[in-house]
Parts: sequence; C-alpha cells; structure tokens
Amino acid sequence: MTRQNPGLNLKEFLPYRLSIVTNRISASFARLYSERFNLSIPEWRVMAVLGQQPGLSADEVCSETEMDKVPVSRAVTKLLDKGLLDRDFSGDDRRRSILHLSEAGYGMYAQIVPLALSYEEELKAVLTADEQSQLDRLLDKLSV
Amino acid sequence: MTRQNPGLNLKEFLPYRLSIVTNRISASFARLYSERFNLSIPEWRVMAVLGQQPGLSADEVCSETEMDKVPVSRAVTKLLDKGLLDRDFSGDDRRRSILHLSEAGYGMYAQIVPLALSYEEELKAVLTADEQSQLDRLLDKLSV
DNA sequence: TGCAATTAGTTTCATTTGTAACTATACTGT
DNA sequence: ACAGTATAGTTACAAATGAAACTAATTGCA
Repeated sequence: MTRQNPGLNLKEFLPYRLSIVTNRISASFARLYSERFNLSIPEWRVMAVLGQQPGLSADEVCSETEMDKVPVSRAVTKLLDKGLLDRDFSGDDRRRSILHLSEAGYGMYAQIVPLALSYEEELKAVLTADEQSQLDRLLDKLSV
Repeated sequence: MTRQNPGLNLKEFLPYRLSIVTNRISASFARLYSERFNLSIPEWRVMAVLGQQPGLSADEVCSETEMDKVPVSRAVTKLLDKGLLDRDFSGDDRRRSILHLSEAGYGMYAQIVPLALSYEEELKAVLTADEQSQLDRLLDKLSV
C-alpha cells in the first residue's frame, strides 16, 4: 500500500525530543543518589526542597515540586522512618505539617548537593556560556 | 539551629527545570490523544514511530523510542487487540516481528498527526524564530 | 553435527503510581 | 452554635512499570 506520510518526524517533534533528553538526564542523576544514598526520586525531591525551604507543609512541598500529594505523603513517611525528616504540626491548624530535615537528613543533603552541582556542571559543560543563558531563557519561556 | 545552606537552588537546577517543563508538556499532549483516541502514552509512541517507519521490529521500536521492551511488548499486544496494528514475522528470523499500522491504525495516526503538529506550533509560538533554532541546537547538544 | 551462548519477545512478580475514597480539622454563613 | 463545605493528609485499590525469569529461534564454534 502506498501511503503519503502525513509528516510527523518524531526525531524533530519537540515534546518527544524534550522527553528523551530529560528522561536520560533524570535517570542518570537518579542513579547517582539512589545508589549511594538509597533514595527514591520522590524522596530526593522532598529532601531537596526542604533543604532549601525548611518548615514547609506537605502541601507546600507538592506545589513547590509539582508532585502529587500521594507520592509526597509516602515519601515523607519513608523519610520519617529513616530518620531523615522531623515533622511537627502547626498550632494554628493541626492538619498542617511542618517539615524539616533532621540532623541526619541535613547531613545527607549536604553530601548530595555537591554531587548534584557537579553533575549539573558536567551537563552544562557541553554548552558555551552564551548557550547556557539561552537555555535558561528558553526554559523560562516554555514554563508558562 | 543555624545552618549554612550548601546552595542548591532547585528552581535553577537544570535537571529539575527540564523535568518540570517536560512533564507538563508531555502530560498535556497525552491528555489530547488519550481522551479522544483512548491511547496510552506507550501505545501512541509505538504508533508514532511505525507511522513514520513502517516494518520495524519490536526491538527496533525499543531503540527508536528509548522505551523498555516490556512496555513495547504490551503496547503492541494492545494495539493488535484493537486492530490498529498488523504483525508479521520475518522469514529470515522467525523471532523478529515486522510491525505495520493497519488501515484503521493509519487512519487514527493520520488524525493524531495534525493535532500533534498544532500542539507543537502552539508551544513554539511563545518563541521567536531565533529562539526556536537555538532550542533545536541546545537539545542536540544535550542529547550526547 | 551439536551444544553453549545470544537474541527477540513474552510472562511473572514485586514495586510504584495515581484516582478515588476516607479521616480529621478548619472555615462559612446563617 | 451548627450544618454544610473546604482543606491537609492518609489509605485502599487498581493500573502501570521494570527487573528477572522464561520460551523460542538463531548463531558460533569445537
């Protein structure tokens, strides 16, 4: 059968290209911290945001990370079990949790951060300084 | 406790930003075809690559799409069940499948392609022509 | 030849994930 | 005050996923 291709070239299709590149990058970065620190991706995300903004509620973690509340809840439970997180509840609103990295959690966070930064450096090393700022700009524009 | 932030700003961290942007884009594009055509993401990917390169084996679909062979196998089974795909096996090597979109599959593909392209246009519309070619270039460089 | 190693694809099983239902607390308007 | 609604977070259940085991076919090489 002779068919005229309606013309979707996958390799040039933006959502496809983005997802291939992103998945590769996420997977290789995840390998880095999951092997050494036995953290899942949601666990690391929760730690990463709390390292930077201590005291967030679970709900705020959701909006900061664009994660669903279920994986956040489960990650928080696991991190509490592992002793990496401390949880209080707000006096004003006893539904609201107040989450902090524990001493141990902060210690782990402080070890992962340099790994993350050097991984990022490695990625950016294939780009010139100009290209790096272009990338920033483009991601901003696409984030709307 | 006073802690010096070791300094990972998530919102500026490249793997994180990429994954937020990409997940949003993938999810909203997936909504488009899953609602109207009841296709899962793996099913659409298989159709998309076969629409462009008919006759690939399951294994070649894996390498083209960077998907695992298990989801590919399952997507192929479902697409066969739905009558969207035809499968032969190679005479040379009877393990190797030869996959084609069926008439119905091609019809659906031909309906999705314009949706995909107009979705891509919409995305790219926030960028100037210059920025679009920058993005191409950057994704190429990051794909190594 | 013939038997070990490899490859294509499927199935099984344990884990992860998200939707929906649920619990507990807080807010709103009367 | 209190009935109805909204919100924070958890749990239950069903679907999606991937690693590992498996089947079937092919290759390599002694």
